[in-house]
Amino acid sequence: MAQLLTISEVSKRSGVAASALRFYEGRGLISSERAGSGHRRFRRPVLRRIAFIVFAQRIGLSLDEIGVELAKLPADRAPSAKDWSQLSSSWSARIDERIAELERLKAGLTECIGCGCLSLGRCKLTNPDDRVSKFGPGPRFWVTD
Amino acid sequence: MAQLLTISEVSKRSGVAASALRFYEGRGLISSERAGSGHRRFRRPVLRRIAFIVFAQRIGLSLDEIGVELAKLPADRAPSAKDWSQLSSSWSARIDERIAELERLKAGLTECIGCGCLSLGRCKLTNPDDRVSKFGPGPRFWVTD
DNA sequence: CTAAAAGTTCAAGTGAGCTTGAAGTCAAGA
DNA sequence: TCTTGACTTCAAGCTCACTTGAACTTTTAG
Repeated sequence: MAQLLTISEVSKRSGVAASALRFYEGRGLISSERAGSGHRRFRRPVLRRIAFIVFAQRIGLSLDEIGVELAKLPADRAPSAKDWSQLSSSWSARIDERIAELERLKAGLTECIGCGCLSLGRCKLTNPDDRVSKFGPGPRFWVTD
Repeated sequence: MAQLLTISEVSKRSGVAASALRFYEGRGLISSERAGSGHRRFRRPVLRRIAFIVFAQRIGLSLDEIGVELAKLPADRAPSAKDWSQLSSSWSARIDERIAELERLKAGLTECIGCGCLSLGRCKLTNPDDRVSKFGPGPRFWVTD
């Protein structure tokens, strides 16, 4: 296979639809060169970048947040393994926070809903400023008397 | 406070916007009686129902899925603590699955992106049919050579 | 050489989960 | 009584993350 990949090659290798790749490029998350015809030509490192996007989404980051992370990579040279691991190391903490929230939720399911307390004092759900926990809408707190 | 709650009372106690409460009622997730004026009057147990909705959303269920769960509650009587805990008990497993996925992701971050393998064989990310993991879009697999 | 497959742009559509606005009614306090 | 403020419905709008369609060009296989 050639050095430069077509959009369908990248799509097949990444599992990301070509339309999504164009969308990501429009958002500045990935970039491509162009063949004389105007067709996109992706360099191989884009695959790692896409992998990162996919991972990050599943962790729960928005594309905007992902863009901020990707902007930390060096622009002048191909990112090294070290660059990537620096980016991702800060995420372990975020994942851990999300896991902790899920465990609070799990406890809350039985302790709060199951038993009927639903009180702010006893409920472990209160964590208003937890940015990582922003999985979907819904209130940030729960109040009863 | 009265037995029956106005929409703004419910909103304040639940942390859920009045517009969202109307929306939930439209979707059949909660219900209300009406005052002679046409204004909504909520019975207190609606608070627990809303709590359940909020929990479920943060776990990652869609409103449709939540509706299915709520439909399992007895229609003829106020749900007991037992009814609620039966509903929520099945969710512990779902939460555990999600936690497991997050831990796979965490491992993947350093092992796959950090090191550069990105291979399907070695990558722990492959879990195509994991319904709980459907947090946002993105591909269900990752393929490289 | 030709037909089909693959690529392009740009605008509009989708679905989830709400929010906002318009236009009007009802309730509570001075 | 008057005037806020809370409430109603209904339709339209919004954000996110894409997808789809139209109209067109380029590449590739036979």
